Amino acid sequence: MTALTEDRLDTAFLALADPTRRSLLARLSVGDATVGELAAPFAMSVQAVSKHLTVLEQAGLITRRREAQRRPCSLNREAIGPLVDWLDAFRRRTEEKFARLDEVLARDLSPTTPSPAHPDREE
Amino acid sequence: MTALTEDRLDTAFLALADPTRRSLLARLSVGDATVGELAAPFAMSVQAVSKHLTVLEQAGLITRRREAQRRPCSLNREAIGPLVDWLDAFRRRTEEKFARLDEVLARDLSPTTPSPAHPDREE
DNA sequence: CTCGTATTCAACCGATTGGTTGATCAAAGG
DNA sequence: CCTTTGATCAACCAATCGGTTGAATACGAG
Repeated sequence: MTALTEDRLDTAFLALADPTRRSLLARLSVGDATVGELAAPFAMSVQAVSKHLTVLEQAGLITRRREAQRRPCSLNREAIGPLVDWLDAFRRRTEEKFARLDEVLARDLSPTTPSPAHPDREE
Repeated sequence: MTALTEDRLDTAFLALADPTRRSLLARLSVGDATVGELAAPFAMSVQAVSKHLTVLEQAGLITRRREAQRRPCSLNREAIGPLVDWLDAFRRRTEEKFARLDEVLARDLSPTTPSPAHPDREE
């Protein structure tokens, strides 16, 4: 299920790395909208917004369907989860690492002491 | 703290949007390393890796200190949290929206139901 | 002082990005 | 039919990206 390959991470994070695109996502989180509606608040051409939407679409974050001559976009909300999961897993991994390191340090630095287990941490 | 401005989101997500950089972060999550050590596994010049490290540093994801002629890098693990939070908050917002929409739909499609009185809210 | 090691700085290069404008396509409305 | 509306396609542009090589810097060891 959406295996979240390296390549998908690339495109997804790249898509999120632009304020215009994040703004578009925020707008879409409220509900579907056409390209024109999405472009209206921005001081840039409709074509530029359309390009941003293409980036978001290729990142799997939105989908565009056809409706008469309009092109309504909708948020692909199930695409966000895996990203959170990836980042969160990464964070947890680093924290686990530090927890283990703390153990080692505590044991290592006070061989005689019963080791109150908290040398001190984070700034 | 680390107010996580739009600009910080830009640089942070951009930093994460590259497989080499994610790989560097993964390596650093295991422990500090010098530029040379970090560059060794990659089929690219040390200079290129150094540039990637600069990107990561400016994104606030790592810090480089000086140690003789070496430049050990360490992961800035407290920088990850806010990113997870941002993404997770976004996800939660979209899901809430959908939950509310579900309510509306449920109420709308079954007019006989007592309709638990939800006038609708914000936006 | 000189040499080797670790790293960055500087210039360059091709590909991509984020924007523009103008033309084109598709559908609805006179 | 022709015109308007909504959106994309195509070409172009400057700026940035990800990489290269070569020179400069900083430090430790002879």
